[in-house]
Amino acid sequence: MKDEITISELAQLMQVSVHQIRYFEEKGVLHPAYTGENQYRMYGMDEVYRLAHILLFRKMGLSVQVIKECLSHLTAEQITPIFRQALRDTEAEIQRLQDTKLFIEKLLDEKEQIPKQVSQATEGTYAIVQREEFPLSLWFEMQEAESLSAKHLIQHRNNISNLFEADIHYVHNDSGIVGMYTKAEGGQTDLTLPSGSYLSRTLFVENEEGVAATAQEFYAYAEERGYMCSGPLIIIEKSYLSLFTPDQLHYELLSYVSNPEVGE
DNA sequence: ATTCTTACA
DNA sequence: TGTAAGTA
Repeated sequence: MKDEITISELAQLMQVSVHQIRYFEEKGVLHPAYTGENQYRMYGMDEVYRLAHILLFRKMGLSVQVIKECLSHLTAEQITPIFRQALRDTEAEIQRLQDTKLFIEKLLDEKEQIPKQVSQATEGTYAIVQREEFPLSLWFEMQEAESLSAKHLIQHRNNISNLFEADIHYVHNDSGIVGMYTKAEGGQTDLTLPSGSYLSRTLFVENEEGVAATAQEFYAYAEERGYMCSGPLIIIEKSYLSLFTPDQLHYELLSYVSNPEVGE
């Protein structure tokens, strides 16, 4: 009895699929010790070590092509920068995963703001909220009469990355222009929302149509209660909340209030 | 029963 | 990468 093992045994031993071992062979990085007359691939200790090394390379994110070169003609000095790059790539991946984690946490946190009753959704939920100073960076501007279109997105595609993970701030100024802002994170700040009291109304609607109308309601409500609203109307769109409720859009209407105490 | 090759999503 | 068919 020979000391060599079959491909499925090697696969079990190294915790990989048989297919993957054959794939490495096709790419020229791992060949059997020999093949029997039944065409079965047979592997010995040399191949076990070699496969172990291949899997370590792969764990570091190297392509099979690069692994092949490392294992054949590259010297230690040539391999070192490759590993340094693998280190940087791995750090970037960790960062990406941490960002994803933060996003999921934010999602679960903000889920609590979704109204559970339909009546609550149509009424909207008014509240006076305290907000910290909030820096915004401008994405682009459009006419108030316009609605956000795919054309807009493609025209300004370079200015924003993970668009629909962000809170999109529609800032309405007096001259019929709407500025589209996102939170300024390290980048330049174009507009800062002052800290203080804001009248807030969360909205939970079927379509975009109703939002403009509720802006009127918003100010009517404020006037009724005697709130002095100043500064622009800010509508925050949280499109990612639709992950919970696919057929509804989530908005928060905000305006700075200079006399929050009248409502008490 | 296991592996091999090839094709395909 | 995984899965499936048809062989040896």
